[in-house]
Amino acid sequence: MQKMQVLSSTPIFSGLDDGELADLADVALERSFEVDEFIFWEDSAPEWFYVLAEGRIKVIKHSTSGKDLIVAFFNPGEIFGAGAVFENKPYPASAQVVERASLIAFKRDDFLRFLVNHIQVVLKIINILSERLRVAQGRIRDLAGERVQQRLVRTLIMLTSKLGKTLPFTREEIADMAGMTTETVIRQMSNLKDRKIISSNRGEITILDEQELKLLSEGPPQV
Amino acid sequence: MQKMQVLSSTPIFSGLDDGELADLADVALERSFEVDEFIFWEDSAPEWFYVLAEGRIKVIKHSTSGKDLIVAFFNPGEIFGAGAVFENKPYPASAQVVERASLIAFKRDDFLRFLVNHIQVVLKIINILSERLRVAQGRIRDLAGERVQQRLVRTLIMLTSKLGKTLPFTREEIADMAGMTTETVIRQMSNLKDRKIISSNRGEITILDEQELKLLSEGPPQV
DNA sequence: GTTTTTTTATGATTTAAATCATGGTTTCGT
DNA sequence: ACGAAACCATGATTTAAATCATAAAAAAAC
Repeated sequence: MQKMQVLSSTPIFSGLDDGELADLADVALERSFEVDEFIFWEDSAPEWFYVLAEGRIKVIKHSTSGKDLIVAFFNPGEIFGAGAVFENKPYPASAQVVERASLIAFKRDDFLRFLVNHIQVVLKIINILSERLRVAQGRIRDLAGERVQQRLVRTLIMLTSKLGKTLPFTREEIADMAGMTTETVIRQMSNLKDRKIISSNRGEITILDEQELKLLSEGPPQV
Repeated sequence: MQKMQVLSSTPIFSGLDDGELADLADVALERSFEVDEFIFWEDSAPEWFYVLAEGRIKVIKHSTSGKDLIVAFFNPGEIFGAGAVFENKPYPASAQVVERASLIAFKRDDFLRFLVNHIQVVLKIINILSERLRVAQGRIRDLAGERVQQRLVRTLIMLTSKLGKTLPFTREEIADMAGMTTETVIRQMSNLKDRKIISSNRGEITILDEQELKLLSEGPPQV
């Protein structure tokens, strides 16, 4: 059965034996979404916990002022919706498909029932949440204190660490991630291009000098 | 034994029976810290997991540019250090005492050993981490998009929800939490005082009109 | 194959908030 | 009790980034 194949290659379920995987597969649903479709909306009820099998999705937090912020990108093997499902509180953000996605979905109750008997999985989830909290707090500091160049550079580094040196994003998307305007991103990126730190085509950014990028992300550039 | 008394009244350990509490108490240490002392520093090894028994502590993220940011405040009954202990990665922030604090401390290994046999406790920790992640993502959006007045107002609301209507903070501390300068906080607070939304003494802020504060936090004030 | 939309680009202007500066109180340390 | 430090306040100036405006090239739509 294909669901089992996907589940067994998902990090949080690695270590489960065939019987356990079969139990999981029993309560798992496969769902597919097209590009730009929303998997769930911010503030809706946390009915499902998801594992991304194929494709890519982004997580967006809407704001009253209309400027949405991309808070995360997920790749195959990653989970989302866990926090909301545990807390039984509305999803804290929306999930939207970037590349045609196929997901494994678990009904909240089914998943919680499975977890109480599988502490290794729970411990893995704690690890994932801890890591996300760590990243989130880092971003809080960056957004609160740093200048746009540093914010942009850190965003690029964060993305590179997840996706490699070629980033499939427009300047507008980067702006939504770094919390700045598109024009400012364009200007800053032009500067980085002039300095041969990045190169870019339409909708694609390539990191040329990661070393230099990391330098910029740390030290104040004027020193 | 006093440790057991404290442990039994800690939310994450509620529901444990006396035997389990005794097991926990066996591996727990009591530690006290004076005002301004650091319990741990950002980037140091995660040796301890803490439960705050008495006092108050703040969690600070240092930044290369010198502008530190207060990412959280903890009250008695709250836990901290959990993420770092689980991940076995350096503490992501520093913890500093605000009011003389007494803590229950667990050695990393002892605590993890206890957890693998107590899934209810693990599930409670997941809830706490999920909630913190939710709050952190909210702050990310606020810091990225909103104007200082809205950032300040949301910071005050967040603090009020944890501490009540009287907040024991200086304008400088508020500035470090909201990611703005002290002068800007002073000006904004003077404005809020003029409008009878808050009142304040030295080092103390009182919320007078929570309704109005919430209004400011949502709608753009110029509409 | 032409029109429309999206993406990148760049210049001019405005503005919110930081920075710089100074002063008055209150609290703390000794 | 006294001076030093911390806290609150306000004014003047600067500046980083947003906003407004325009345009060219690439891609998508028809």
